[in-house]
Amino acid sequence: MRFEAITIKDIAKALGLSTSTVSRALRDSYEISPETKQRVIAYAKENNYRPNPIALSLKEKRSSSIGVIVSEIANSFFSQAINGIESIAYEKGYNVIIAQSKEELEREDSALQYLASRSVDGILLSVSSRTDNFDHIKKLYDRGMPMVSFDCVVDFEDIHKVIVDNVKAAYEGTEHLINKGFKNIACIASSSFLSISTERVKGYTAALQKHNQPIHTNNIEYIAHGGLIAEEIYEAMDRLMKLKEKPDAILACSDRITTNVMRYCQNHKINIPQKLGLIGFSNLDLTDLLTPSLSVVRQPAYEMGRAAADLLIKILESKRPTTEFEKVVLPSNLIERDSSMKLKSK
Amino acid sequence: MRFEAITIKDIAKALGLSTSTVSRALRDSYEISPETKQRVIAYAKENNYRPNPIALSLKEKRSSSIGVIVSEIANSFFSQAINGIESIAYEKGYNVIIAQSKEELEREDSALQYLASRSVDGILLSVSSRTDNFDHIKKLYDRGMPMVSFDCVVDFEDIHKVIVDNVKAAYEGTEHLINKGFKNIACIASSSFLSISTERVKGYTAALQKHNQPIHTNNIEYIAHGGLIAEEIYEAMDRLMKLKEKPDAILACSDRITTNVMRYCQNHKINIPQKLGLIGFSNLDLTDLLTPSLSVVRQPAYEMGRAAADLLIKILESKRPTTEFEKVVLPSNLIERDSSMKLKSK
DNA sequence: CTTTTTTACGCAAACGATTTCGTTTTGAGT
DNA sequence: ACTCAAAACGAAATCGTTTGCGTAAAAAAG
Repeated sequence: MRFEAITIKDIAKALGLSTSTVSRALRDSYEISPETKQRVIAYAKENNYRPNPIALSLKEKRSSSIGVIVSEIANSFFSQAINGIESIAYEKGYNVIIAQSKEELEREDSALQYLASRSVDGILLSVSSRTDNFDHIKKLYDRGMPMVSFDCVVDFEDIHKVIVDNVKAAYEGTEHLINKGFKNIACIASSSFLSISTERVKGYTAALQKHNQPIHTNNIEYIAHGGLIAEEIYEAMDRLMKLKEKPDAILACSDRITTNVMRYCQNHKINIPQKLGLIGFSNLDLTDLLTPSLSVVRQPAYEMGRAAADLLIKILESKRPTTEFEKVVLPSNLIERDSSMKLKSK
Repeated sequence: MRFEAITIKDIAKALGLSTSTVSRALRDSYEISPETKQRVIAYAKENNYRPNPIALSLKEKRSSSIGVIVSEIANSFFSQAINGIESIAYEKGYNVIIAQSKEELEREDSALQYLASRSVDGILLSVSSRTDNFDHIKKLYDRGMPMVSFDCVVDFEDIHKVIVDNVKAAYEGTEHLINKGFKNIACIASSSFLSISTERVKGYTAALQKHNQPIHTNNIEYIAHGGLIAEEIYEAMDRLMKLKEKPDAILACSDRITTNVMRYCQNHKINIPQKLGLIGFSNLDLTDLLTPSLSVVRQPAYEMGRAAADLLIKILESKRPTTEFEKVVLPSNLIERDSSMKLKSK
């Protein structure tokens, strides 16, 4: 059984009017007499009339929906970001269609095609950790699909971007570890070809340099699937823990990396923070309850979602093509807890 | 700038054909000569033609999209469930529009109206914890909107439902606590008018009865906003902890309740499980890393999402109206960890 | 009492695709 | 040579809505 809504035709028939008159009455046109307007509006209200958005979309050549592509919905950062996106979209009368790349380039591409074929008006995109070239994105973008890139952004310039200040975020996290007395800090980041990784590693090395700590390339590990595959992180940890100069602290550059580093330490009975300091990028809601409570770099996911949606809708509703591209940089938030508190060896 | 896709008209014009011929060629109709078909298909492929889904929707009177209403996306259970919903929807060519009730009846109602006005073909619904009557849902359902209720289900009968065996889940959790030696187990559930609460409380009391433990109504607390407001849980804990017969263990009946009980204990330096045993309904990914590791009743969120989406699409694609309503009951999974392991007082 | 203007409405096209019902052309059958 | 059918295509309606244009009747102006 299908849900059959009342149409303008039904109203017209019932009231002995033409569809144009009904349409105009509902849009409060000056050409319609007050009495007719009243009749139409009353009848429409009574029968719970709602304009068919599909017919409108066809006519207006817009669907009033925007697509979102993230690696995974079931990821605290992205679910919070989607929350922000939804809040703006709802405000402005758009609906949101979500697609997941699962950290695979092929799925990302097919998600793009899917959304385009679903005629979304625009797309919000955080690229997957496996996306080492952006041709598929650039191609659709150049064909005129409005896009805004957020969090894990594309490498081309003529596009709006919403990010956190990754360099600063990693710098602060690393500096915090240094200040707490850690001497040999390692860094585990996502794929090396992503700006999100290079920037965070940049902040990490900058902090080391600033505090005259040596930079060992062996101390920097890159993870292929953004942490989705726990094994990759365990292997990275294995490598780090087998170094001659074993690191005494770790900067984990994503949510999943952080939690899997903790799992590794738990499984290997590595005491945090005594044996190994830890600070991680994370938006999880539970990090305060861990033992030790986890020091985190928190990204303003909700606000990023809002900012990205806002920019996209601005593009969609502007008359002339965008020529100036914004790069919105939001501040991250360092929360110092126990996992980075080295106990003074008395 | 708008994204302009190629249409059947463009192809027709370019090839000197009528739109009907192009349409038929693309659908491989027998009335079209092989050569024309080839020309059309080649041109369409070259220019990356995709049928406009909006035009199709208008003609077919279906949008190939389904709506989902949950209390919150940023909730591990629901994000996993949405994951499952998406997987089925994608398979079957539907897209998913998500709306949040934020545990408020009014927002739930407006989400329903919003989705209906967006002409989704059907709706998947988990009701909010503030929904103490289901008239708004029933009304839309009776007007013909196909729906499937999952997790927190509606109270009327003639509808498909997908749930976990709440009675059994709570029974097992409670029994586990009893077996570990806890003598005075309290239960914190969501709103009292929800089946999800009454069933879980039922399982809880059944386990107590079975093991000849007294049932104190003071030991059962109901939370108004499903845990969204931490204060409510802290207050419930305050009441429990001020009882003459202070409980020695707690069964927490939802994700948010569980984590906030842990926060309460941490803030009040209540040692788990020595002072207070704890087992909670939770789908969080991090519960193994907590100290003590958290014993949980895990719901098969992904599978529930899949089952619900499957049922809905079955309704949508069946010719005749549904008369037999399924109640899919999936098993929960008890994971025994440290938070429920009472140390034997030697 | 005409002429003009205003009022209040209807007709029809448009959006993109499908589909029913023609119509033309070709070829076969007699 | 004539009929008939098959083959290959086109015209037009349809879905629900908006909107430019046309037009009847009523009101205002002359």
